[in-house]
Amino acid sequence: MRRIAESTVRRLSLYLSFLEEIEARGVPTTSSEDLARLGGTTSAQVRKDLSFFGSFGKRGLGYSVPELSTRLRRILGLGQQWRVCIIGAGKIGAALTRYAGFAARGFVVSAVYDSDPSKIGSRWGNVKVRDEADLERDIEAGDYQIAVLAVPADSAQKLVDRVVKAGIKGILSFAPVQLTVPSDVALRAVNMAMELETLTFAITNKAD
Amino acid sequence: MRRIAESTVRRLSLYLSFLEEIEARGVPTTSSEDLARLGGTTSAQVRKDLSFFGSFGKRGLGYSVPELSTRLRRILGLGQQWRVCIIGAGKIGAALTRYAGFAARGFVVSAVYDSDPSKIGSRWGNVKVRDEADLERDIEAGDYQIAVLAVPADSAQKLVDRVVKAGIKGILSFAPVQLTVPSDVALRAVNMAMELETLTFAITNKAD
DNA sequence: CCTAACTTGTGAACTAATTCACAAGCCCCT
DNA sequence: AGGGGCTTGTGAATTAGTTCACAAGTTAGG
Repeated sequence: MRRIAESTVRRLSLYLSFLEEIEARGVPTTSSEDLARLGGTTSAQVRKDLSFFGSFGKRGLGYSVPELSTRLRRILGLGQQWRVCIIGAGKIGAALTRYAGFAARGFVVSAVYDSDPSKIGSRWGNVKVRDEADLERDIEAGDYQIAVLAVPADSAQKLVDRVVKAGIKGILSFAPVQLTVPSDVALRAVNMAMELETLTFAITNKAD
Repeated sequence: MRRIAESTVRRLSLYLSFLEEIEARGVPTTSSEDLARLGGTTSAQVRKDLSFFGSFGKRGLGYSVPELSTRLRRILGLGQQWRVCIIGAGKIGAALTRYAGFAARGFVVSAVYDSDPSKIGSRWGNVKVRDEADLERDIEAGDYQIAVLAVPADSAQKLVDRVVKAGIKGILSFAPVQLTVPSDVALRAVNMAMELETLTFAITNKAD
């Protein structure tokens, strides 16, 4: 498969969320124009995005909502349950652990790890806080495919290296640092400072 | 000023974080090559990014670390304190309110808003939970320039419309929906589902 | 004062992403 | 069965973003 742009994948995820809304309203078909309007893009963009993966519509008619959403779910890899662990039992880790949005999309959070002995062993809802020292063992046992990192900047790269070595293939980081991973590991980083600074840049420089 | 690509702004924010580290180590000068290595990009990219805003280095020598970081701070609009409110006193709102990273970058979180009467009036650290009904009044009084949205999907657009009408110029959203704002308002949205799905896509489709 | 070793700043070349524009296919109506 | 009205899928054109490559400064050393 030709390399797909990240912006394309993000839009596919967006289209899928629209399809789920449309499906919930019981509407059977939709068009590239509908999806474009909802997503703030153009119908040509929607069709081009889909065209990388095949031909899912009917000319003159549009797309079958259930069919297209099934296809998109498969393309995005959502056909399976994904087991996720959260690393870091601080404020952000706590919020993520209890975040209902995960389950709604097929992501199962089954543990939180921390190195603080006063936190290890406690229960958050039905999720247990485990000892960070056991991380490798649990990953190697196949407990998780994805790790969500919610730790301070200075320990983030060390933990990335550890989970990568243990076999994790996907990492979502909330640590405010630049991280590096081998090319066969997928990494997404949400950096709050960066988000806020693109905002302040836009506010400061608008109408130039 | 020519329109600056968002990717450029994000990298500037990254360069600034590197400069702060370098400055903390007491190193007086740096080069586009150094910044590129830290940021996983190329030196030509660094120089091009900076060139949109002026000429900050000395040929043969590189960049003065304090000078370049001052310039970047000004470019990014970090010369002033930014007053921020969090909307939504749920798990994510709580984590954001106490997130130390904000203050470190000159962002002051002075209030959290919620509509739940059982939360209104309580204190989180030195931040008070206020009545969401007072949002417009406080924004109009100039209490905040930026709103951080941590509310459920179905109330997010309504709140965006309210804060925009009251005069907010920058919004950072964590709600899992597509939002629309007028063109003079800056919006950044962090959508967890989207981040996770780009991960699962990458894991599922790797080595094709 | 001249040369060697560097590093910036920037047009030009290249690569990637988006938008255009239209032939082809499909449905409905008469 | 044929025409009109839609909408897809996709090459071609355009626009945006990145990388190349090198002249022009700068410093250090002799």
